[in-house]
Amino acid sequence: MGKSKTLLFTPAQNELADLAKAMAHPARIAILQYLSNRKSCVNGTLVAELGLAQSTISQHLLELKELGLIRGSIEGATVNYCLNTERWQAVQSLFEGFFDQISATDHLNFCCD
Amino acid sequence: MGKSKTLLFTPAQNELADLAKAMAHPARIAILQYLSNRKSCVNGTLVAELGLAQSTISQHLLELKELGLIRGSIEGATVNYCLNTERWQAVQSLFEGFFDQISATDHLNFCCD
DNA sequence: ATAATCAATCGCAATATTACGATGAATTTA
DNA sequence: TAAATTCATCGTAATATTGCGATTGATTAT
Repeated sequence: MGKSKTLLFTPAQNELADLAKAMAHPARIAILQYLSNRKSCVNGTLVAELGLAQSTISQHLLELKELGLIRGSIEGATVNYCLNTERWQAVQSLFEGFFDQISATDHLNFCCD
Repeated sequence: MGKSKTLLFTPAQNELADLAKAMAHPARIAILQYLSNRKSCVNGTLVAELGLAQSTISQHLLELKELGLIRGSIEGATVNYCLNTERWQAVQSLFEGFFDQISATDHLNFCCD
């Protein structure tokens, strides 16, 4: 981020931006969609599914995990990842709140025509 | 993005990621919220509001503009920026579709406990 | 006309992200 | 036990993002 200026903004703004950042890469979108289709999955399955290296996917998974968007549990030699549905409900309402605020512009955009 | 791998993903995945990226910075969140509160605004007003340099804000505005999220119209020596509400409706439903897909996991997360 | 204001753009520096191969620790299979 | 599998982590390179000051072109005010 170059220099970080997070202190200039509210915690809510920073949190929303962080969550958006988690979705700001097509690989992570694809991972999340894949997880929503299966009961669970392992890293290796994703390597076959997406065209990325194992270490790259592991990194994306870590990013999603650190934000609490997914969870992983060790299952022998493999790891099962799945969506953290409670967390996603919170995320969804955060974004809904933002979208509502955006669309609650009670004025017409007469200024930009 | 290091090397870009957009070709690996669907257009829908790339589009969602691009839109998320637009929201992936607290300054841009703040700009959008500010625009939703006022009829319009100019770059200079934002410089006073946020603690960033004029050129930095101009850059953020450009990013939002390129995605069609805001529009600007020259008004003499100043520029009025405002939200592109039609565009935001489309964006909102894109994200809603994604969130619905995510929360439509008809299984319990028995795997990660 | 001259000065002041406004916002885009350029050039640059600092930092973050993305990606990969290699390595490592753990488990499983042979 | 030895080899193979699975996934995290490390190191590194390429690229993107963020931010600022300086400059520029345009408009407005004096």
